[in-house]
Formats: sequence, C-alpha cells, structure tokens
Amino acid sequence: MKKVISYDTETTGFALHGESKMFSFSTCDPGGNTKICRLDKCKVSKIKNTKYLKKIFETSRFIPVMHNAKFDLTATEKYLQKHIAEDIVFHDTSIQSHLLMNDHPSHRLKELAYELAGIKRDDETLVKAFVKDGSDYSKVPVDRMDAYQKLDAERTILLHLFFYPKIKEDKKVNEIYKEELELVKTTMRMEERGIMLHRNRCKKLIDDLTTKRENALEKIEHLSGRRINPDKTSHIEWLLFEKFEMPILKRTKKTSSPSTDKEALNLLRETNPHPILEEITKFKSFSRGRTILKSYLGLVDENDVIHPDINTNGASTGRESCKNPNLQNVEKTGVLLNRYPVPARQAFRPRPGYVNFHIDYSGIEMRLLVHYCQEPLLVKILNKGGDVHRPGAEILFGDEFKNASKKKQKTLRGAAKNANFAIAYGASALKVGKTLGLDANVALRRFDLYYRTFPKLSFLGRALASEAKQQGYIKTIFGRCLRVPENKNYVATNYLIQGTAAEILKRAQNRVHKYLQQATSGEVGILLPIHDEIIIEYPRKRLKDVDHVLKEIKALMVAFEMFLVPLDVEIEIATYDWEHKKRYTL
DNA sequence: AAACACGGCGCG
DNA sequence: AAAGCGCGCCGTGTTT
Repeated sequence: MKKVISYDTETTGFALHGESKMFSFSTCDPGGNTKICRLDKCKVSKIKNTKYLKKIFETSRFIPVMHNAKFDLTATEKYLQKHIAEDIVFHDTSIQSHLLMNDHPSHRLKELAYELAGIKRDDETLVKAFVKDGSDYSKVPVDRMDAYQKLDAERTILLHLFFYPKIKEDKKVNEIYKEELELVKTTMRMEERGIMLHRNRCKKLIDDLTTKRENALEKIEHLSGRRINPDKTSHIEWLLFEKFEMPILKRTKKTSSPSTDKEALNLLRETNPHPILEEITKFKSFSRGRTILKSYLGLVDENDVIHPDINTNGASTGRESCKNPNLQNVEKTGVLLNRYPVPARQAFRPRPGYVNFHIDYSGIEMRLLVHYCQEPLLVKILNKGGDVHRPGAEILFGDEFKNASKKKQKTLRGAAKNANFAIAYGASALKVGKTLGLDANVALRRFDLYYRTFPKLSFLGRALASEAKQQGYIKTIFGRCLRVPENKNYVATNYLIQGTAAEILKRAQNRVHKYLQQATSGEVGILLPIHDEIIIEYPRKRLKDVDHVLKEIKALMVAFEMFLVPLDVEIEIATYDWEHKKRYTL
C-alpha cells in the first residue's frame, strides 16, 4: 500500500534551470508527523536525508503531495540528476484548488490554509526578514527555517485531505484532474527543452530601437518646445490637451482621466492629424519593444536558451499562462492598427539542427461557439468545410460586401469575424457598429437581420448569462466547473469558449507529448503552448519522416468526438526565426 | 525598499 | 440599461 505524504522543497531561488538549487525539503503524513530534511548543512544529515529522498521518489512506496508540483519535481530532479516525474504517482493541491474554485482570489498555500483552518500566515514575514533578494531561503537561520518548513508541510497535507475527496466525488472532475497532473509532466519537459534566443538578432533589434526611440523623442521635444518624458501619461496629457488643445475623445476606465492610449491617439489622428501623434506612437512602441527584448538577454542560459515558467492553471478560465518571459505575447508584424510594430519574433529561432512547426487550431473559438449554440446554418457550413464568417460579413456590410473587390472582401470578412466574437461575448450592437464604421441606424437594421439569421448564436450569450446568474457557474463539455464573476454574468460565454479551448489544447499537448516520446524517443518535442497553438521542434536529421509524424500529431489534435463540428489545424514551419514562417501543407 | 494601483500594450 | 474576455510586463506614482 502506497503512503501519502506531503512534500515541499526549499530552494535558493526560482531559476531552477539556472543557478537555483534545492537545499532542503519537508514532509508530513496524514497523522501530522513532519520531517525536516536539510541537504546543505552537515555531511551526515545530507547523506541520510538524500537516502530518504530517494526512498520517496524511487521505491514506489510513496505518493508525494505537493502545492505546485512542477516546481518541487523540477527542483528534485535537478538534485537527483535524473527524471522522476514519469515514474511516480503524485498529487498537486494547487491544481485541486484551481479545479474546485476557479474564481478564488488566491491559490497560495498559506492563504488557503488560513482560510480553511485558520493557520496563521506570519511565518512568511518572519523568514522573509532574512531574505535579501526575495527568493534565497538558504541563508535563513536553520531553527527558524525548520518551523517554516514544518508549517508548509502540514498545510499541504491538510489541503489534500480537504480537497481530494471533493475531486474524487465527481467522475468528470477527477478525469480533468488526472489530465492536469499529466500536463505537469508534459510541461516540465517543455520548460527543460526551452526556446533558443537569436542573441545577435536580439541585440541588433535593441540597437536599432534605441536609435529610433531617440529620434522619436527628439522630434517630440522639438515639436513641444520642452523636455518630455512620454512614459509619463501626465506629460502626454499636457502636450495633447493643453499645449495643442486637442479634444478629449476618450477617458480612462477607473479614474476617468483623459486617455492617452493608442486608441485615443488613433481617434485624434482622424480629427486632428498632427505629427506629434505619430512620434508619440512610435516612441511608445519602440520603447516597449526595446525593454522587452533587453529582458530576454538576461534570461538565457549558457546555450542562449530561455526556459520560461509555464503555469498550467494561469487563468480563472483554465487557460495556461507563461512568465519569465511571457512567450505567449511576443509582438508580431502585420497586425492591423499597429503602424509601428517591433519584429520581436525575429529574436526567437529553432535550435541549431532543428526546425520549428507552429501548429494551431483553425478558428477554434468560432467552432466552439457554433457547437454550443447549435446554430443549424453554421453547423452545416463547418461540416462542409465552408467559411463561417462570410454570412456574417454579407449581413453586416450588405451591398458594400457584395460589390467589393476580393481584397476588400477579405478585409470586411476580418472585421465581421471580430464582430461575431464581440457580439457573442457581450458587446452592444452600437459599439460593434461603431468599430465597423457603420452609421448607428444602419447598424441597428443590420444587427436586426443578423439576429434573425442566427437566432441561436445571438441568444447564446443571454442564455449562458442567465445560467451563470442562476447557479453561479457554467460547465464545459468536459465537466470543468467555471464560476463566473457575479455582476458580470455576461462573461459566461467567454469563460465557456476560452475554458473549452484550453481543455482541448491541454489534452492535445498530453497526447502529442506521449506520442512523440514513444515514436521519436523525445527527439521531437513540444516547446510551448499558446492558447490555440503548440510549437514543436523537429531535428532536421529526421525530416524524412516529418509528414508522417505531423499527420499523426494532427490526428491526435483533432480527435474529439463530442463536438457537433469538426476541429482542424494549420501548420507553419519556421526554419530561421519565428517571424519568417511559411505555410506547411501536408 | 517593498508593495500596490493604474494606465498602457502585446498576444490568443 | 449596458457590458467583449483572459493573461504578464513595463513605467509611473502613491502608500507602507
């Protein structure tokens, strides 16, 4: 019989793929018996405690329970210098918490234990007093650290004893939980692989942006006749609304002060064209791009590889997130409304000897919307492989669309596509009409026709909002319960679609990872998930069998039988960097 | 010095 | 009556 024990590691920092190392761990059994095991202080205890560590992870006699297992397992693997995650059964109380209370303000160990059992949180401040840069706990006096570790081990087992029965209660939730634990392992291998920075390109981009940023600043100061810091909204405010006496067309949400954001500048550009508007926009874009690119240089390992921290439960919708750095929002070029983009994706490249494939679900949000609302016309279009956004464009733009050139039609279709989502996610007809550039009366007439043509799609938002209002949550097709913020019931649709897409991608990652592990011995591997996309790396040596492997991956990614509409993926190949991708047809 | 709020901006 | 959503990161400005 396996023995459940909580397991918590202490490290010299968070950069486990860099300098940081584990120096201690603690355990606690369900009876409340704790052990504190230092691996740094004296040689005898180090040998003894390492033996105990190996007993936990190498004998199959224990089921370690962790709060954020990805971190503890990564630290432990580094210490033992071998992979262990695939060979053990484990639990994660952080994931349990996310699954049971997606809307909870905090899933931190200390917060949860305080709320559940009133365990005081002041041990953190007692220890933090000895921590200089905020993450190296090895310098804290041992007796104080002992007390701290004891408490964390107790908290973790407590949380498990409280949460896990609730997870097991619901068969579907338990299935999701198992998928989440599998994803922890999948994600560990991605972070370990990491992503290669094109370091010289990155530096070149930074140099280039430094000059362009300086130029923009010079022009701004010349035009305004005084020193300006465009990073201060107060300066921009003075410049636009006092010095140049432009009208205030937009205000900020929380404090209702005059907005100086890109949309406000674009609005002013229409009514009060002025070179200062361009230069401010340039400065902001180049400045941001520059600092972000600079931050990448500080995050590379000795091989120019970046190991990001991927949070498998980063969002209240079940989505993942990524930090240090966030590789899910790297700027790309060719985006409408961004006139001065920074080609930041040039800074990422396949490792030497590899190519990258970017595989993304095509139109997954729309497909899921159609599945959930069951709009007959749209279900039919998707099953025939047709264009679901065309009818919307025809309705919203009327003759303007019918008489437009092919190129113009494409633009209008893109606008209609955004409108489809905006409407489904709760935007008002008036607001959507405005962004489409329609006269208010025309907009109302067109939307009337839109509602009559797609009654079920149009009604989905209201139906889900009322469901959320009534029971406080909505459920995805996989059985994940998503509580929806009170007094914002209209976000229910977004939660449902975003949450379902997240679950699809999570399952896809596990399937693909397992397949690649078995079929290519891990030579091919996933690097990163980006909400509806995975990026994989592929050795050039193996390119002979690439079409076969990609076909298998595609089959795994679209194999979800529960939907009324088919799923599909598109593939792009990057051979040099992430900016220059080419469509790849199987 | 650290923590927090805000405006702003990139992605899906 | 009116409402797109979810993240992480940056710089500024205020509070502790």
